[in-house]
Amino acid sequence: MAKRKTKKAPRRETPIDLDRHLPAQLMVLGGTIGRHAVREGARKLGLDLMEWRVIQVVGTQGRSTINQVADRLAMDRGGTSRAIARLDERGILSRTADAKDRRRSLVDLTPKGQALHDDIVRFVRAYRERLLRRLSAKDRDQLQRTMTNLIEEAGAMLAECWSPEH
Amino acid sequence: MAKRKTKKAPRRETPIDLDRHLPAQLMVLGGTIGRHAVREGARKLGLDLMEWRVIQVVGTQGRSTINQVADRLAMDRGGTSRAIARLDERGILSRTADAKDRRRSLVDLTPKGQALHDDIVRFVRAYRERLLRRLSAKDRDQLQRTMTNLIEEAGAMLAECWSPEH
DNA sequence: TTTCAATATTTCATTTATCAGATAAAATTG
DNA sequence: CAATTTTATCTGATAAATGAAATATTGAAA
Repeated sequence: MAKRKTKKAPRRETPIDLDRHLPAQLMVLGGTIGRHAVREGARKLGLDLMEWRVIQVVGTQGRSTINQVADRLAMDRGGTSRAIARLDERGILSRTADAKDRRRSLVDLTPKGQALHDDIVRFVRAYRERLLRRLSAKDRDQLQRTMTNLIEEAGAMLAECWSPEH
Repeated sequence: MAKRKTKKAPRRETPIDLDRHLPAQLMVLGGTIGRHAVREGARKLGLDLMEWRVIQVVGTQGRSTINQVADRLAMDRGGTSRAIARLDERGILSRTADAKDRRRSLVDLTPKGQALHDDIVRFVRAYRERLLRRLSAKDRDQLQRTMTNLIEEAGAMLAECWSPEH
């Protein structure tokens, strides 16, 4: 006989209700918001999503290293590096070598970049309003606080799974 | 004179606190969860993220058309079509032409696919637990309800911006 | 029925994202 | 101080996501 059929009864796992499964909800909504940002926002300013994010981060945090930029929004470092190179070429930001640590380069927005940042901020504020308009102020607050916790937790999980193997 | 400098005072927009800005938070967390799913889950089963999602949807909803699969998790239809073609070739799911409407093909999991689905469900349950372990049951409930509302809202926004132009 | 618009799926071209080195400058250790 | 490790950045190959046709089929309207 080729195989026992009685062994290891493959008892079905009860499926997941994807509409009420938080990780799925977060992936779906995060992805949708990203697509919105590209199609309605970034593209109209001649930017891709990575560039759009870089400008936001530098506009918000001020002079930053490339790693600081990448880490703030959990972006790939290689990609961030390239996005910054493009924005530099286009005169949207400037890079200065750090005298204290010559591995680093420090990134600032040029006036052109600041103008773009202002456009982005306006878009982003309006967008948030549109997205959240149905929620009470209380719900928004609660949601935002919970998200802060979860992001921290996700960071810890990434750290965990990088110590054993990587 | 080249340009007036007094006109159009470029008053700085006050920057955004990205750590407390919900759209940014959602993008960051959604992206991180997706990367987790790929690195810790899908890849170990020989799947990419699109395939992983397809199996979840079909495992949960049962026999579905390709559009139903794509729509449930807001995936690209082209990508979904290809993912399904690959899974079909590998014997993970099967496709049947719909007799009532020959444009459609109906997708089911094979036993091999059901086994994969079970693995995915186990991973996903454990992952959610790990991610949410610090939240009270009340917070989880609240969060999940709020997310349901927001996803609906995001759908409405997508619909809006598709009627005028597209 | 013929024609036209809508739907489901597929395919293709292109852009983005991701990962794994490579390089170079600190920081640390013996 | 030499040797080693860590950190910051960059680059290139590869994989994945996206958007715009192309195809086939259905349903509706004239």
